[in-house]
Amino acid sequence: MAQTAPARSTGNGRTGREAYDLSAVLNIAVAAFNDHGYEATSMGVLAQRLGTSKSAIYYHVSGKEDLLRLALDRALSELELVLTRDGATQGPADDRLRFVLRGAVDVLVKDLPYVTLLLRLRGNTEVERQALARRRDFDRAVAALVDEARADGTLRADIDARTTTRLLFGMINSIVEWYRPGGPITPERLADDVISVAFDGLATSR
Amino acid sequence: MAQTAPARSTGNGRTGREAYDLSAVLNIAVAAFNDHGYEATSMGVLAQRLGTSKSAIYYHVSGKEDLLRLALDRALSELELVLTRDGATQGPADDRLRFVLRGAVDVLVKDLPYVTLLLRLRGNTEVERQALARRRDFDRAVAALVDEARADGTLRADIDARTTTRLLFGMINSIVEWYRPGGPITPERLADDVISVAFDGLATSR
DNA sequence: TGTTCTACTTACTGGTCGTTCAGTAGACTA
DNA sequence: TAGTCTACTGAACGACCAGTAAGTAGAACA
Repeated sequence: MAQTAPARSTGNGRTGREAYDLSAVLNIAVAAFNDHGYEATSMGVLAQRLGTSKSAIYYHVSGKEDLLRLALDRALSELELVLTRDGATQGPADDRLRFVLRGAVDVLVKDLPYVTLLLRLRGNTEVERQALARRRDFDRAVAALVDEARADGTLRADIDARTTTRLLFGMINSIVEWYRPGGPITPERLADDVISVAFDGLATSR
Repeated sequence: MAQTAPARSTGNGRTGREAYDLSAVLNIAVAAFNDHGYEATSMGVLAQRLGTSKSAIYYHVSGKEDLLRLALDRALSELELVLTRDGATQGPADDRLRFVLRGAVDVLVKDLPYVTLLLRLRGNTEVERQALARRRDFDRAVAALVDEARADGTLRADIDARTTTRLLFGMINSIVEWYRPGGPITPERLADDVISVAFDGLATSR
């Protein structure tokens, strides 16, 4: 939503200078965190990328960890929202699973840098651990759908349910490492392909 | 191969103290890099984990980047070796693809921390960029097998070849994020499951 | 015109970073 | 016994780290 360039603020002091809002600061911070890793990204390079001074950032956020917390909350909120929609709560389990997977791909594409940051967490601080816990809850909800679909006989049961879920997420989450919006593949096509490969495999139809 | 604990060296000075060899230093460095990220891992915590001083590490390696280079070379050499074996060069394309994927899973499991480090690279230094280039060459070789199998009609051609390869690697590479050797799933079973899901999908057989 | 508010600025603090260097304990060799 | 080698130790280096303190330009409001 927000751009890389400073956003024009409504009640801005200083004439020639355009003010940054929180959203613009967050976007640039998340990009930098993804480039170098959160811990290795200094407030100094963040300020450089914003074209301001280090201390200017502290006007918008209380510190480096606050930036991380805000960014992760955005990614997690979007993912959790998918689970609350009708398609995720009504109908056969395998349809609900497909709906959630498609929703996850949509969120991945829409908030790519934010989800990328989330998926690269290692859990070294309290903020990271709390985000990982929320992510695990999301994973568990999908794992429950996998279990249901297995019980219904629509998903193969010869492979361990945990392994199934993890391979599924492995495939979906890898999207953040290579997909770039605006390329030849539309988000809709991407979601179709992911679901098709996941359910029917790569071998030619028998 | 080497352990976390100091290895007894042959021509060691100092009585009560056991010497570290390069392999032991590398193992601990790779573990630390995976925990915190390469850039964010200080030589100080490395020394702490080794139970020595910072400067002792410089006896074994020329610097922090040297540790990274050695670790990445190990992971890449193992992966590249798979492509040279008979199973990867002889027979139908889809069999060769299966052989390489199985080999990649084996390497992932055998050298898990080293491959984990490789898969988390962002390309911020020259060492990282060179390693990423070697990894891309490996990926390209597998992509060529995918192309061949598609031409043979053994792999579905309705999905873009690049996307196919990337989803395939996404699934396989995710293994480093959750698989831990010694658990309930044997490496052989893991490789079977991965290949089965990749080729036949998760839906019950039609 | 004077006050208040926003959105910064420059200058700084104590601490940590990767790396270097000079020195040395103990085993081995001549 | 003297000299050489391995495998370190501890102190120090300048650069950079996250965060703070104090000041201020300009717009809005009274």
